[in-house]
Amino acid sequence: MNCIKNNQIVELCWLERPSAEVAPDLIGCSLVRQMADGEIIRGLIVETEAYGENDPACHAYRRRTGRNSVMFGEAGRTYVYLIYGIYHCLNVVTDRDGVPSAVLIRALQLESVPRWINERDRVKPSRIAAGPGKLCRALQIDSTLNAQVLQPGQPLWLEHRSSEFTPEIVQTTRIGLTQGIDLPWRWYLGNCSAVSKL
DNA sequence: AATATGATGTAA
DNA sequence: TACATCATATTT
Repeated sequence: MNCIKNNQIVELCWLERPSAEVAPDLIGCSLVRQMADGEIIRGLIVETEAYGENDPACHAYRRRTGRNSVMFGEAGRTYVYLIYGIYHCLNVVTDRDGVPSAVLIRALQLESVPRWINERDRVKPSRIAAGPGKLCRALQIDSTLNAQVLQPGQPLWLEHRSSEFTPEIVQTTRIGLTQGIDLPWRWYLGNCSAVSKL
């Protein structure tokens, strides 16, 4: 069965694969944020990391908890968590029901600067969403958006990259970890100024 | 290069 | 109770 329809919306079953397969496929796709008032902010996904089963860096490695429970569910929901008590991080839940796994969205290239971002913050537009905490701040994503289904009409959804767009994808090890540091599960768009680190 | 920030989970 | 954490801005 072909899960992808003629439109460009990401069907949830497209995410029903191991996170390390989905993460590079998400590079070049768009993340769409719709605010309560209908305003839409779109960003190109330029950096991702995979987290999965038997992965010591995954929040679900030990056991199911209140925070990580959505990762055990079906693909296509958000997993938003608070890190260091300050920043939020956005993940896309992947793989089959019962398999805890997700893709961390680490950086976006925004199509437009949200009106609530101060011009005088003097940050280059390409750096506004260059990092998992920064992109959540830029798109006003917090824990109230946890466990939401990624489909149009919801606060967040995904759109496929166009078929002629074949991004140059670089694969490296993940960032900020003390465990699972050798797994090459980070991907980013080559020659892109909006990634968190080169 | 070091530090402050602080919710949540894990270890003690 | 104490400590580490999928990060970032600010200060040394």
